[in-house]
Amino acid sequence: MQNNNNIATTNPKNASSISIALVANVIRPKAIRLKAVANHPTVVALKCNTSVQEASFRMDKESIEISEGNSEPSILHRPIAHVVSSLTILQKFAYEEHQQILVDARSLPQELYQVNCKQSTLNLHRSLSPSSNTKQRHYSSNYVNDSKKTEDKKSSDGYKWRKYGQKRVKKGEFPRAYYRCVHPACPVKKTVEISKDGEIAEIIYRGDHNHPKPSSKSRDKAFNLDRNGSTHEKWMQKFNLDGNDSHIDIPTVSASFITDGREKATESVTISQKRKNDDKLGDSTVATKSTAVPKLMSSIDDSHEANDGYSWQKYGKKVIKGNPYPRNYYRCSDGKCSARKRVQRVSDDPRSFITIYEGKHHH
DNA sequence: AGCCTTTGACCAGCG
DNA sequence: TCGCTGGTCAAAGGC
Repeated sequence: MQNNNNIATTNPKNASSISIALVANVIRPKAIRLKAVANHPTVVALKCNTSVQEASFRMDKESIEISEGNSEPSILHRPIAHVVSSLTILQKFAYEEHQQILVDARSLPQELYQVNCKQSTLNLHRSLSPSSNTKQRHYSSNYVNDSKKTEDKKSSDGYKWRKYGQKRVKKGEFPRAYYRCVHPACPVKKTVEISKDGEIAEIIYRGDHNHPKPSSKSRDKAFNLDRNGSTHEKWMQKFNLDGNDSHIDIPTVSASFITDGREKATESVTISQKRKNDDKLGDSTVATKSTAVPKLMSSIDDSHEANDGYSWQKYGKKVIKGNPYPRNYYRCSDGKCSARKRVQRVSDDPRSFITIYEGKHHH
């Protein structure tokens, strides 16, 4: 199978690069039918009229490959309908989100930019990981909520939709809701079938968007800059950041997300994983052994620095060149524990902290 | 006030 | 031509 498309993106600061090799010979369909059922996350079924293809996603260190799994011939025409598993679409969405974050992060200070890129890359890996099944449920519920909450208008596919009709079809079966893209002159429509239990039974997309996705500033907020916590939490749910990955190893480096002074989630990555990211992302000015995530709080004082569920003892302080705020060093107050952290205000935004965790709590 | 969803009516395609 | 089915319209009401 020859590469049909090669999309390589490199951000302007050389901090991260990721390439996608679209190996499958896919012609964009007029309609995409999205089934809510995906038994195996690594296998997707592509139905184009009567032909069936199986494709699998493989996530390598620096590339995502979609490779064909059987001998079906290439598609030589635009199919009328395109049936894929929801996970396929979600993986596509995850990659597009990742791309958008990289673009949006360009306007951030170098340090924040690198942190964002690093975290986004990690999230993308998670999103494409075969073990992450719960994302599907989350996305589904978002679609259900499309008609309930204005804030969910921009659904998980990144576009804004307006419902223009609903009808019960196939007597006794699921009601079908009709949406059109709210962007002026955009011809795209989607039809959503909702099962009895409120889950999405089927989503059918028609047409191609003739405009870019709406601004992802909200995603930016969700990732780092949100101060009310709600969208941040959605983000955390979206990427299933529950720290329960089976590949966690020791020693670990932790990155905590704190909003309004409360820890929302903590995730751990292995040093080897982190090195992979570091290799891809280049040297970070933040740390060489740690993953750092800025913490944003609405009204913070230094007492919040320790409000992460552990008791910390301050053991040092250092004035950093170019930053009016000193960096404080803490060690876990449990004498046997080797966990440490460094906390520093962001010079550009004194309400924000960058906290770097080292080591792991053993208690 | 403006945007949105709801819902019955209308229309087109098809057998 | 008729009836069925599915997609769209648009008025009304809600948020």
